[in-house]
Parts: sequence; C-alpha cells; structure tokens
Amino acid sequence: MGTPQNLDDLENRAWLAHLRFSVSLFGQLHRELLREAGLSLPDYEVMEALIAAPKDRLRAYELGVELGWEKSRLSHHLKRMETRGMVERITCESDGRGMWVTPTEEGRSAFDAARPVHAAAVRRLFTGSLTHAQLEAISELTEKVIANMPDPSGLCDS
Amino acid sequence: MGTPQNLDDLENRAWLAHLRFSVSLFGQLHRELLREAGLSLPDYEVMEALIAAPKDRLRAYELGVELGWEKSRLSHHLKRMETRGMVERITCESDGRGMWVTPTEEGRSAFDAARPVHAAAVRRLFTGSLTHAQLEAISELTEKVIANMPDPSGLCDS
DNA sequence: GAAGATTGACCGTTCAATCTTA
DNA sequence: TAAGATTGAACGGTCAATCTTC
Repeated sequence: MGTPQNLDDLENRAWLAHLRFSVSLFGQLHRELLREAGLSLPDYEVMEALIAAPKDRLRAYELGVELGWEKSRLSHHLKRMETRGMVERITCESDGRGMWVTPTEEGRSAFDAARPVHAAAVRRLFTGSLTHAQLEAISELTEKVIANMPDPSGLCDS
Repeated sequence: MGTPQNLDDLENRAWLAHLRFSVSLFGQLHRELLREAGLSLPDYEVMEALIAAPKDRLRAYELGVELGWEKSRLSHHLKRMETRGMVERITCESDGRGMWVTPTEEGRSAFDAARPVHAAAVRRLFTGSLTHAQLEAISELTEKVIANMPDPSGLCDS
C-alpha cells in the first residue's frame, strides 16, 4: 500500500482514473442539461429530489439531507432557482422556522425536458460502456468505499 | 438497459453511487488540504503537474492539456496562485505568445506539506477500503468508461 | 486565420456570522 | 441552547469576447 507519504502505483491509478472520469462526466452533463433544458446539474438534482417526494414538496432541511448539501449552499441555490421561476418557497405553518420547497409549473416542464437529456448523457458517458455485470461490480465497489467513509462535517445532517 | 427516457435501476444505482462518492471525496479532500497545507485541491493538481515536469516548469497550454482544464480556468487560477506567491509566470523567449509556469519556493514548501495530507486522505476515503484486486478492478472499469467518452470540447487540447 | 493566453461578467460554492423560532 | 434558514464576502469555474503573436 505504498509508504505513509505516497500513494503507490495502483492507488494512484485508481485515484487518477476517478478524478479524470468525474471531471469529464459532471462537466459534460452540466453543459448538456443547460444547453438542452435550461437546468444546471445542481438544478436537476434539486428538481429530481422534489419530484420524487410524497407531495412533490420537501422541507428545505430534508432536501439538504437528501442531496448532502450545506445549508448555505442550499439557501443560495433555492434563491436563484426561485428568481428564475423554477421553485417556490412556502412558509411552513407547523414550524415557524421552516420552509416548504416545491416546483413551479415552469420548473416541472424544464425537468420533463431535462430528464431524457440526463438519461441519455449518463448512458452515453458512463453506463453504456459497461456490461450488466460490470455495472454491478462498479456499483458494489463504490458503495463499499462510501460505506467506509467517515461522516462528513458541515452538512445538513450533522 | 431501460427505456431511452429513463435509467433503469442498475444504471441509476451506479450513477448515484458515483455522484455521492465524488461529492464526498473531492469535498473532504479539498477541505483537508486547505486546512493542513493552505492549498486547495485545484492548487494541488497544478503543483503536482509542475513538480512532475522535466525542469519543474511547463508551458501554460501544456499544463492545461495535462489537467484537462479550459484556458480561461487555467489563466484565472494561475493569476490567483501567483498573487498568493505559489507560482511564477515567466514570459517565453522562443514564443512571444507563450508563458512558462513554475513553482516558487513557497509553493514548493506548501506542496511538500500537502503531499502526505493528500496521500493519507485518498487512502482513508478511497483506496484504503479496497483490496489490491478490487482496486485493479475499479481502475480497469473506470478506465474503460473514460476510453469510451467522446472528446470533450472547449478544453485546452481541442 | 490559428495558437497562446487574458479579461470581465456571471453563476456556483464555502465559510463565518446572523436572525428567528422551538 | 439548538434547529431551520438566510446573508455577504470571497473563492472557484464557465462562457464569450479580446488581444497579441505565430
């Protein structure tokens, strides 16, 4: 496993592959979504979480936990999305501190347009290159790594 | 492989695992490097490429190709790093348009401090969770995906 | 015209401080 | 005091336009 100071060749190979892959994947996906549907990648993640929720709405802090985002990041982002007419923030009656977040009709339309673009891009840039068995293998390994990560600090669920 | 419109469960699982993993990994690594050595993750990548180069220097466009960065991103970042005394930009004699980039003594010290932090974090957050065989497997699969990616546009090598 | 590089405007993200309500 | 959320400053990154030199 190399010295404490340096990664060995195999560790470095895995790290570099992950780095290069992620930069390309997220970058291209972001650009395509923006060009084809007017949603950025962060916008898409927000809309996806909202649409998947029981009544198409979530408390802001629930959304933060769901996405693994910091409070301030979420707040800034929701403000921008509200300005662009993609989501609404509604004061919560049962908890005076809270906010409900829900998509507008315009936001829903943008998400409907973005969904096939997203699926096609993920498939073209990632999953389409691997067989069923290989997809299962890479999912298992990645999930194993995630399970061993220490809990991050500074996030909504900490 | 699901419909053209939607990712199937297995594709979605692989995509989500990659997304969650990357966000955690890059986020934590960035914070640790900054806290322990005063270098951001992008700073670290720049220094690593420079130190690995023949005479500890690269032409700006070579650095861009190496990192897969856009020209403007590179230019902005080098300006910030120069302001903080981490690198120097030196006019190129043989090509009046060109710039050499090289680390300062202070930059080299910061990188020396950052290197063990980087190695420890990558190992703790990623490679340390996998066996030798698993690391090889995930590297191979990731490299396969990268090889199948269409060439990105807007980068330094395009 | 193309290559190497820079700039300014704008969006995205983090950090620390703050505000309000529970 | 803690939880939910917001704010402003500063840094990071993208896009389109620009400038100089080849």
